[in-house]
Amino acid sequence: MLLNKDGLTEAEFLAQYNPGDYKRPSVTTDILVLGMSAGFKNLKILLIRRGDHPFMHCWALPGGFIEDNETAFNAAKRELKEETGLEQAYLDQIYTFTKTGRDPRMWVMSIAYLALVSNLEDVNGMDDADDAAWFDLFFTEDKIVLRNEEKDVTIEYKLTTEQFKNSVLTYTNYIPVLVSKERLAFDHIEIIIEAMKKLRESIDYSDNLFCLMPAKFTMAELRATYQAVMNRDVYKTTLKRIVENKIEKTGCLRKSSVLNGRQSEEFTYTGGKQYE
Amino acid sequence: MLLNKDGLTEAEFLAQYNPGDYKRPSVTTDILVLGMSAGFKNLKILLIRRGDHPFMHCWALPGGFIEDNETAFNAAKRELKEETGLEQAYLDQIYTFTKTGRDPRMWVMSIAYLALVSNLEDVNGMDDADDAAWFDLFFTEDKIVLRNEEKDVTIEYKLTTEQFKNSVLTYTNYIPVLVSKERLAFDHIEIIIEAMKKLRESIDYSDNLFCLMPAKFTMAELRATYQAVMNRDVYKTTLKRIVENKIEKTGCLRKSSVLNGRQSEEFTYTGGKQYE
DNA sequence: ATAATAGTGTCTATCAGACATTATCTG
DNA sequence: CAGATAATGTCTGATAGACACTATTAT
Repeated sequence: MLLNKDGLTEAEFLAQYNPGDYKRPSVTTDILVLGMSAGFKNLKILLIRRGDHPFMHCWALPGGFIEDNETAFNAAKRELKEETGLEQAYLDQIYTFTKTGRDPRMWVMSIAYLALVSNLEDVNGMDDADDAAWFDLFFTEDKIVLRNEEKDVTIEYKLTTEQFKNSVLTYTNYIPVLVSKERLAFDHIEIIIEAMKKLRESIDYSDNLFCLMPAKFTMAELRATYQAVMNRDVYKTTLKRIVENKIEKTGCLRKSSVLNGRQSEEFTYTGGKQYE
Repeated sequence: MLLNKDGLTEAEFLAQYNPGDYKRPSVTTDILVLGMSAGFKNLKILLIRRGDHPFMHCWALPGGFIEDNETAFNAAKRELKEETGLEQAYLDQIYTFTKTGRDPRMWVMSIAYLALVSNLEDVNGMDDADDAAWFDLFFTEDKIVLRNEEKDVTIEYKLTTEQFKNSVLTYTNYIPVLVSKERLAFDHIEIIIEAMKKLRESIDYSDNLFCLMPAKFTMAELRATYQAVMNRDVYKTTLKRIVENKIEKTGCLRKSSVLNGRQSEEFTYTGGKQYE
């Protein structure tokens, strides 16, 4: 039996253990929920409008406190369902934000998640949100724009860059600068930047793209989605080669766009060969 | 002046705000510190030996609690210095571990960091550690072995895989199974798996590799480091092409290995062209 | 027919991988 | 010189990018 310096076994140690009253942070999850607009025109991001201070009436990412006996993943899943009703979403941990003062109330860390959904369900604000809505998201080289036509809300940040030294390496980080009258709550713009960076980096060697697609899709729709995520064109031949062993024809033909033109073949995602 | 439903301004709201007494997790950072062995034979990982319960006398990753008014990054930096004396290390956030029960004492989350160092300084245990040492690290397809010859300690986990479904995607996760008599404390083996996965994924499109190198190095040394990290061979022509616009000759010649053979050119990392 | 879009063929430049050859060092 | 290692040259197969051409639909 292993005894520590006080002569206690592990069981005895745990029985007498006092966690102490030192300060602990509150920990939340914030979720970047992305989907494609109808017609596959652009990315959509889900925002809620805060009903109370701080950042009252500012738009924010959905999220909330992690409860005792709950993993961050399950908390994100629960919040997503509670705040938006979404149940079938891809969820991936992005980064944990710990900057002091990021919440004016108290010490709060946030574990950021990326959620990808294949259809934009109707949402409405609950809990401490007085509204919820899908915003068009445009993330280009030099700016991020979030826009909801219906509510006539535009949130825009200009992007500048900053060099950051980490040991011998020098990174280039984006620095967002608010341009519009409206702003996002807390440091949520930084969460968007990090999540989009990770999504874009992983798109070619993961199958994340398909999480944004409905069960059946055409190559034109897939290509529009790729281009919306990456903010750059891709040749249809190139995209076809990337995905060709991951998709299968359904056998159906249908139109991709609202305009003229030949009908598209319909595909489903098959997950490709499993390597063993 | 914006008033909330209780008629309070933001300043008033913050002045009267009560954070409440709901349960908060303790948050630590755990750091995977990697360096190359003398002679560039294999990766080395820094472990400390726990001096008290829980997991008393088990080897563990260095780390500790994040203090109030401190970012996770700074906590990792501070812990690294306190526990090992290392000051110049590359530090990158890997993943936040939140599984309930991962610490038998209480609710603890851990923000895992990867630290890469270019030389293995002498280390000794402090605080709640009764020892500290560099271990050889071997991470192959089917097992992870941590070994310290001098202390005759071997920690070994067999790796099996498990399919994990996330929305339409199916991932393959590693499941470690303890094989040796000794084990790592807590879920630290999972931190090693995640950190090594991320390091390997990023090695070709980041300059992380150079964080493991001294200021001056030969191609043979760089190649040995690449191979130790990736656990696979790389042709010297291939590696040369990858790094050729990131390094510069110092003009000196010296031997890479202890054996016979031609002398090597010495290089330094220049960071390559900065794209504008 | 014409405009628009879908699907396929193919050329090319690039690059990773594989290996051969030459250069330089030790003993 | 033999053995070992370093540095470089070059062939090949795979692939991303660019574009042309054919097919199918609506008006």
